[in-house]
Amino acid sequence: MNKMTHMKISEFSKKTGISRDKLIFYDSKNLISPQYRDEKGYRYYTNKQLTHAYLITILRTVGVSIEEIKNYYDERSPKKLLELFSCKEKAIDKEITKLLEVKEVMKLYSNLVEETNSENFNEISIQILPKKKLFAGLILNEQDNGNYEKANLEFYKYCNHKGLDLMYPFGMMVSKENILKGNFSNILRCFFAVPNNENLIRPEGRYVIGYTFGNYGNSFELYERLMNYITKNELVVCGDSYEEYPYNEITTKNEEEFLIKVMIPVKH
Amino acid sequence: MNKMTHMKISEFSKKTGISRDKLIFYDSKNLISPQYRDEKGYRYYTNKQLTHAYLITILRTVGVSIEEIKNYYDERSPKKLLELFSCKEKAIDKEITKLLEVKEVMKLYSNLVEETNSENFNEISIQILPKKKLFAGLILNEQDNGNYEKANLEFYKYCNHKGLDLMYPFGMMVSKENILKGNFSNILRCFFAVPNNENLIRPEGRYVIGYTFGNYGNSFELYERLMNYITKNELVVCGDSYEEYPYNEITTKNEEEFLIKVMIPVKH
DNA sequence: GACCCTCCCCTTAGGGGAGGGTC
DNA sequence: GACCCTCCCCTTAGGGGAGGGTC
Repeated sequence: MNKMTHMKISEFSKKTGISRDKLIFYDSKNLISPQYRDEKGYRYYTNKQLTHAYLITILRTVGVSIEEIKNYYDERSPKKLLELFSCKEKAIDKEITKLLEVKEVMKLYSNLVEETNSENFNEISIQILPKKKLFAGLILNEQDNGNYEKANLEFYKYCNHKGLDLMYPFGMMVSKENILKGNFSNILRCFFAVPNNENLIRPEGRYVIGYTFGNYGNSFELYERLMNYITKNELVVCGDSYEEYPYNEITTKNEEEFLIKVMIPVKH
Repeated sequence: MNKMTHMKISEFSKKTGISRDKLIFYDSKNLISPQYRDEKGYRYYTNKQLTHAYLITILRTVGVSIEEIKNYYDERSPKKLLELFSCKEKAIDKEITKLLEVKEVMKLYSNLVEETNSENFNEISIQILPKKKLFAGLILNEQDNGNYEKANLEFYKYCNHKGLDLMYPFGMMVSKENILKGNFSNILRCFFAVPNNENLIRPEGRYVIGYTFGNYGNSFELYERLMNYITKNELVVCGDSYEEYPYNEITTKNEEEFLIKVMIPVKH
């Protein structure tokens, strides 16, 4: 062997941009092995092997596994390359879609927290809210609609059954009828705020909004305050209410410090 | 302990959507452990722990590691949530940017192959080509510009030095002057086709295009054919030529089957 | 002194058993 | 029979030594 045309591992590493450790690892996996070894076990690579190394860099960058590279290398052809890349492209598109969805889930939670930042929790306000996508559970029957914990459990069970991950911001609704009757503790149904797969839209429009601290189910007194405000301002309740929990188990240890936000849609 | 309010691992798994195996793993990592164990070692979870499990599902989905979840859980607050999510959002954006770049690299290679699909390799054609981003190496000096292998090695070294990954489609240029003089083997410089970080643009315009099979440096005869075509059609060479390798080491085992594509910019 | 070698251990987040007890 | 337990091994693509020879 002519040592002029052969280089040791460190030189090959420099020329290929592949670390020495990786080259040893690739050798052990038979992905790319030195052209020859001397009596001492030293690895000697050739210039001819550079292109093989570049190919490996390309394919690894593009997300092709070592096993796949070995297979591809043995059968490489323009057609196989197109197949391989089109397959990897689909995988990447899927991955990007997933990442964008994850971002949306985070956004749902951080919006919930951020929307409260500028508010005085003692004050009631009127705001125009945009529409919001919800995945709502079944409408509760008479014997269940006052039991928060049971309603909650049944809803999560329903979501599981429907294949929905249990990871969205949770909320509840009270029907317009029960609001007008003063039955503020009668839950209509539970919901998750979701980025897609919605089965219900909270309509865009004018809402009277108030806050109170406390655990799920402690919103009775807040509803009273909101209804007083609505009456005093000569407004009319025009739909079911939405109750959300900007501070909940995710962000708050003490249940008494959970923050309840109630939104009642109104007309003049 | 009241077994009515406690559930065994499989029931907890069903209610949370977290697999039994994961729950055992999370227990071993002290991420979420059952409320108590009986004498036999059976795990018993409570309804109260459901929300903790949901939190874990949310954070795992969003890409928070188990160690991070433990840390966050101990110090959770609305502010910490916003911090954590904004950090994860940045990480996701970075990841998406990376994936989009990888797609672009694949596109560069597959376009190269696909562009040849409709062509008859024996025919010379005139086409309007769009502009293309290139990262070009240094202009070669007189003693180097005829040695393909050396030019190639120097170019890769230069890219390494500039921190560019060695994974883009490779090409070479011949200067307008040398084309006109018939010195078709005198390389002007090497280049990579790149999705960004370009330092040279192949201009949009009219090119005379031809193909030939063979290894790097075997394009002399093709240039002759192209120049005959140009003369016969009363065209004028108006810039440096670009030489690409649609079939190369990545797609083709036999060096004699590499495909050389030469593009010479022309005017009427 | 710089370079080379071969072990060997470690990382993440689980999945999949085997072998043996429990409701 | 279905459910529970504790090991233990395996996966990807390397990174980081330790301990000992070589140019």
